[in-house]
Amino acid sequence: MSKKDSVTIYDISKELNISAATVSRALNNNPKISVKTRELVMKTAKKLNYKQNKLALALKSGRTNTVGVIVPYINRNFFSAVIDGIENELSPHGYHVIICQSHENVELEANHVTTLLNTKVDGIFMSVSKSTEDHDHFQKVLNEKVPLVFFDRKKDIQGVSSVTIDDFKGGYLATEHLIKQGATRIAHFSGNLNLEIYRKRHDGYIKALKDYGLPVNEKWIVHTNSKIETGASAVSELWQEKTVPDAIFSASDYAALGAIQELKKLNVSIPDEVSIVGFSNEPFTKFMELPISSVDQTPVLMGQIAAQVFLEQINGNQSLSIEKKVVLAPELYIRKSSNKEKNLKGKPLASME
Amino acid sequence: MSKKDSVTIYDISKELNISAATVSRALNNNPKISVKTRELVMKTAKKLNYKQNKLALALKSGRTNTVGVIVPYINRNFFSAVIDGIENELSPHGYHVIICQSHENVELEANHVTTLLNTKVDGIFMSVSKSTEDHDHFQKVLNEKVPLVFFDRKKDIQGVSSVTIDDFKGGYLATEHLIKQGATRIAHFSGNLNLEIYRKRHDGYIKALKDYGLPVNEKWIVHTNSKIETGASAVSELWQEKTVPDAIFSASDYAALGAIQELKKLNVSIPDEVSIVGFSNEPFTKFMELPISSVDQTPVLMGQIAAQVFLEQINGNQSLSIEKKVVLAPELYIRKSSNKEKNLKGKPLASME
DNA sequence: TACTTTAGTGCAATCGATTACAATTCAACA
DNA sequence: TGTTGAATTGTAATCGATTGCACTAAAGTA
Repeated sequence: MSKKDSVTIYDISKELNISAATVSRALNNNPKISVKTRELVMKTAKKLNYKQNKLALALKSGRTNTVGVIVPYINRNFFSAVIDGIENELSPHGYHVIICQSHENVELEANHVTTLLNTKVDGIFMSVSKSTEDHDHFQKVLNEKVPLVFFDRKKDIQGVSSVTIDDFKGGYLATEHLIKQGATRIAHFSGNLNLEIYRKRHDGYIKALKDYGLPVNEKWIVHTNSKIETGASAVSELWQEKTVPDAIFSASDYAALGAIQELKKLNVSIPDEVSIVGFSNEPFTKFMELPISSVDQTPVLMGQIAAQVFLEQINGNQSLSIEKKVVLAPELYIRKSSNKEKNLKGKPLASME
Repeated sequence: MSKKDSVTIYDISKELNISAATVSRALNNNPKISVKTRELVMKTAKKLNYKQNKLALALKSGRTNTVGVIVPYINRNFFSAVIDGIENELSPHGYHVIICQSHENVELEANHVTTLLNTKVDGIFMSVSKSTEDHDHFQKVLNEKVPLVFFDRKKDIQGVSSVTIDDFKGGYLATEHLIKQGATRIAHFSGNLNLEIYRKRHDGYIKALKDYGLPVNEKWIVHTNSKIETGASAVSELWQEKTVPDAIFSASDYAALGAIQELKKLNVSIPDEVSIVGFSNEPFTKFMELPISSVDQTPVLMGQIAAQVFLEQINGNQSLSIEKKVVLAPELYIRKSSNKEKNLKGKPLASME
């Protein structure tokens, strides 16, 4: 009703007494149209303030130039940084990015997938929620032949590309760094081991210990989540024992922060008595008075790469379903919390190639 | 080409030997359709795995159930929190949210507006970029009769609703708090005074000083931006004078952090010699060893309210262009950096009604 | 029995742009 | 002058769903 005012190619065709087809071709620089007509059309289009209706185009072409991104929470540094990367990479190619939050809830996640498919997005990016076990909704995407790209948190599904970081290396790097700082009793604050990312960080930690001939002490592998409190309580429990760790590799920066706060209460000096490395390189880690060492996940790059993988898939031969698995190298940022030689400024000092 | 597989109402109509019109009506629970037919259609739709093509619907109805959000950077706590609020409020109503980044660039901003209009979004939310002086692209939105809602950073344009916080009150609250802590020489680190938000914070600061009979010292009003370094250098300059401030109200948390870092170098004790309050309540402020007092902008709420304003506008009488200006109350979080009685935990202790 | 309702469906236009195929124009050439 | 072919332009179908209007058949009324 209220949209009657928008100008269409028919308005232009009436104005010039030519057919809408000619107008369409002229606007699309079809070489079959004479220069004279083309210019006339262009001029008139400008005069009438014509804007191509992308909806009609999308219906006809089957491409919306829109992609969907599903993340647990957009309001989380890591995820918003990935979205940043995706948006910046895709925007110049004329794509719009629709964002959806799953709140770590499979059902919401599946709903979002459905509605995104109904709106005919050209691709879907997602980091699966923690509670996701079911693969039905992923299969739906594949059935519709819509490219699906996982980032960070993936599921192994045939035909689905993914971009992740090498969490194993991240865990290894962090642990190795602590060992090289002289630590021999390294505790690990782990996340939910059902999630691949946390399992791999854990495995990297174990591998480093073994490579350097250090024993694995199960008591020092504590399950925490990404909350400050869990890191603090983990420390207060560990420090009731006779033998205490001389380093902590935490799979979460928040748990690392909690650990630091608790250790200060216990008058344990950092990094001299205990060195600490976190994971994710959350912005706050470098702002602290005692800046926290952390493994960076290069989220912006991850988003960019994910976008590139999508573009390849879209532009490549549709028929063969490409399945690309990109694994990015994490970067360890060494800061005061684990650096006994106090001359470093938090630049990436190590990264395995 | 590859989309040949998707099921349409025509497939259902063929299957049942009825017309597509009947199928459409049945699916929409049109009472004119007999119960028998309706059930048959529903059953067949399910059997064939029919999904309504939102694109066709959008073209016909003129509504896409999609809104656009334009922010300077999505990867900024404040903005991603606002988007969180918008998404959570609108998602249950069936809306999708497209995000665009302006990178504080007017031209990019205007481009995004254009492409959003071309994709026929049902509404646009935006926080204008710093460099925006031009109002042409806003006018375009209004011409298309698409609801436009500004949040946080607004421009005064007739017919445009906005949701902001009372920056004046924020500045006043922060300054008043510092005064009540005993400060008499309060410096202000201001942002770009061309932006309304910074001007108002500044004005609130001035008003508080005057209300409490304190002199305004122009030398203590320093222009910084949201960078740590500018806060640090502001301090190092101010501290070269004979008389130094005994408190700082910074319009940016980052500048406040820089100030704190610099003051520590100068061995100035906080909050005893100098009290500090920042603005935005960035996550890091509460994680510091010396947690920083800050004015919270309630970004999630801001997003929710903005979404509600949009919904009212959409559902209300289209013909009269409602123009709603919502101003939210900021909340001062008092933390150690400005609290000389050391028994507070960072809960909102003050908020003007 | 003849006529009026009314419930239930179908026809065809519409939203705006694209495009295969047909039709027209016009210059070049025999 | 008639023919051919290239250059332009027009016609109409298509993408998928909705909806005003017309139509059929069954039920109700006189």
